[in-house]
Amino acid sequence: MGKVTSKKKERAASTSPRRTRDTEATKAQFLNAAEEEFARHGLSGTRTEAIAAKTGVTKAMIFYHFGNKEKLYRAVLKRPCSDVIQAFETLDLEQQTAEVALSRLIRAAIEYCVAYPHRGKVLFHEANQNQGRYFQKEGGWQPAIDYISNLLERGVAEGSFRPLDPFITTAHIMGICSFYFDARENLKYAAPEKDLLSPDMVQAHIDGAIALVIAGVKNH
Amino acid sequence: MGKVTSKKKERAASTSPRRTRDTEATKAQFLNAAEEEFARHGLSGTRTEAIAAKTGVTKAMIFYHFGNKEKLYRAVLKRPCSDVIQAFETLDLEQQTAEVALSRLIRAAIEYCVAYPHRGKVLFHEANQNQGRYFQKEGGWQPAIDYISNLLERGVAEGSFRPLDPFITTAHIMGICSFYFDARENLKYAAPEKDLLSPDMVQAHIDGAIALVIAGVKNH
DNA sequence: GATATAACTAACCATCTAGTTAGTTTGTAA
DNA sequence: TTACAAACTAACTAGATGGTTAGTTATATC
Repeated sequence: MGKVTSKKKERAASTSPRRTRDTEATKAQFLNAAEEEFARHGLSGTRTEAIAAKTGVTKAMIFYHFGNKEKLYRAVLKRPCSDVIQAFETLDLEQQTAEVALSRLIRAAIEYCVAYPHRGKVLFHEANQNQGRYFQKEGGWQPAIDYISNLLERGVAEGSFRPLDPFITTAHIMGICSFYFDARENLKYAAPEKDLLSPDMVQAHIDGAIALVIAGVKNH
Repeated sequence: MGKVTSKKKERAASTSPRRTRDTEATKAQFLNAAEEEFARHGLSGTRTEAIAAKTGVTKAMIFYHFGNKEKLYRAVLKRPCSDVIQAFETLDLEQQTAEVALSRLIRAAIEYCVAYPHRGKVLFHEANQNQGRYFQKEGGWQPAIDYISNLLERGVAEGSFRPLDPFITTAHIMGICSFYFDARENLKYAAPEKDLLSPDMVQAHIDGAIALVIAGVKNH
């Protein structure tokens, strides 16, 4: 039976086109595609078929490589926390004054949002849909919050920052950095002529955030 | 046929227990229950059955009263924008200095988040899942953003605020006010001893937000 | 008290979705 | 070249989900 399948499957790869059978590459493609879908729809709202469609591999491979949808979700949640701490730690903030350190941290945090635009949204869904349970299992925001809080406390102790509540101020700083991106699709209608992701606008966001926070916490 | 239905249906009403057949009351119950469900799961992720379960009325009544899931969603989106502007307008901000006006506006915005804890989350889903299309149709954030931007510009013109980008600073202020609530379920693990919704903590959030923003925009 | 009708229910249908299974292809190593 | 295991596909299942429909009950009005 000379059955010849001339079907040339089109592949809509999200990262890079598939060439060979490669476990690690396939898993990475699933993680990236899943991050995008979970960012839009959260755990329960995401369809595994939609993830598969972005990778050029069939849905069955999600279960082959990750077991089930929930385990894939948890694998996605593993990445954001460690990455952001790593970004902070390359900045040598301990060597700087609290003011300079805080400026650099804010710039790094916003640049992280630009580099990984889906992660903040995934975590938002996680908070709402699942009360942050899965994220907590993967470490949660604890390290990032501690990192910023400690920096603020150092500034207060040194006298360069005014007295402030470190936890609440940390939450405020996180809100300043991430709201711009997480609410972007709603904000864009209020400034239709601006491209919120253009380098110029991102730079204005960074400059504005640093100016607001530094003036806001400084001991005048 | 003396068929007697002794079934005494239990009703899990979200707002108030159902007593009689009342169109407006039923619609309001659906809107409140839907706001809660859409806040957790967004438009596509929400199950109409889950909304119905919260009201004590059957799912079919959603379609009877609203037509379909999308129309119910749009009815939910009608409420937030007009309500927040109304809250601002009762404050007589034009009569105050820009600094006092901004303080009062921040307090009102945060109190609005407390009074309607689901609305910020619904709008977040709307931004991510639907690129803000439905919200835009119902007016979007335009009025709120204009309101805050104008206030900031007045402060700059009067010389009490430093030069700043009104749009970006508005986004930063919105982030400061709402992130605390929208990310609450993720934040709570970093401060397990605190109840983020307790009056004391909310007051600390208000005080911290006002202190940060006012110091951050003031002309020193 | 009769009755018209708006508000409501239970049961249903077509479609969709997480997860499974049986079988096929491909890289690799002897 | 062959043999084998890992990577992969197509087709499937059981259960869920948006929406419909035929029929039931409460209420306002006369």
